Amino acid sequence: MNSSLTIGQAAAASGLSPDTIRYYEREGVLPRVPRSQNSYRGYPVEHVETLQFARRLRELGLAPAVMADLIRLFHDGTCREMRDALVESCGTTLATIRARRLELEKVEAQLRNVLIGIEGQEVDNHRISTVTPCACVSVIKEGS
Amino acid sequence: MNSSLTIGQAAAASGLSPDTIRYYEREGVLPRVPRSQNSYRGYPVEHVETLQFARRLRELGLAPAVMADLIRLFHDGTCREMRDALVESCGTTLATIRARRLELEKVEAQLRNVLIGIEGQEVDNHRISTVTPCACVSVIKEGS
DNA sequence: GCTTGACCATGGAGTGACTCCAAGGTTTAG
DNA sequence: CTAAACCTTGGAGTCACTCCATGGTCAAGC
Repeated sequence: MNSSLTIGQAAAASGLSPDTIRYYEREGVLPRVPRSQNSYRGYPVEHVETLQFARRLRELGLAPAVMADLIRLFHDGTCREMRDALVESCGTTLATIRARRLELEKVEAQLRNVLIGIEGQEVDNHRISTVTPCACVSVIKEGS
Repeated sequence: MNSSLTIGQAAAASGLSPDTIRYYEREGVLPRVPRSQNSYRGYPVEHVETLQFARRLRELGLAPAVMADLIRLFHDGTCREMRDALVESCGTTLATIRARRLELEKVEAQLRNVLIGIEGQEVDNHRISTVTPCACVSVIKEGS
């Protein structure tokens, strides 16, 4: 009877894969945990909260370096420090996500326009090279 | 006076970088162009259209393998073939972009909730470990 | 006690779509 | 003639994992 979990159990409990947990440990995102004499990592049950916190941060699109800072605060920091760090990093991430979403929206609209443009075109069996600018190509040539 | 462009000129004219053009050539996305005796690549002016077409396809989020097919049709294909290929690949891409956008929208909303949750919380100088679940942490613990 | 299969460890390679660099040759402007 | 700005190639670096090979450990069933 042992109160610590193997990496597989910790993975199942947190939603991260064993590979990812090992990767995060190597990179300093997660703290190192003690090894038992067979050199297996042993995760104290309290540590599962840390892993879940990490998974949540990853889901929110935070970069590993940022996760590392927040996880350190999770262990060492005050509530104020955590709040400030979260506001800062989540705010930054929110801005980039917003920018990415807007970009995707633009591309989505462009692709829809391309499809609409193509669908309405007459097409024939001519080689494109002989009729350039062919209608079905000109549709995709200019930004919209 | 020479009617073909160097890679740098072709890059400037198409909006792709020289590195990217060389990469696309290596990967078979773009056709190989003739070399002059100094082994410089020489891009006939007509080829600029191909490069612009490639850039446009990349902007639309199409993968290099898909670009390769479309660019081959651009040279060899009929209008019908091009239309069908565009409908197929743009449609597929549109679906993935839509899925990615929806995902980002969800994460964006979650992050906003996190920030709102944090802003409204009282914070103090206690270590998080002594007050877990601290308000500013609990905000980020569960999906919203 | 022995086998079988599921776990664990490590180090290193692979992914995609470029991007950057080093080392060397060429061309162009002053 | 020289210096800057090109060009060439091959190979390494990026990010955030993921997968693999090789080998040790463990629990269950016969």
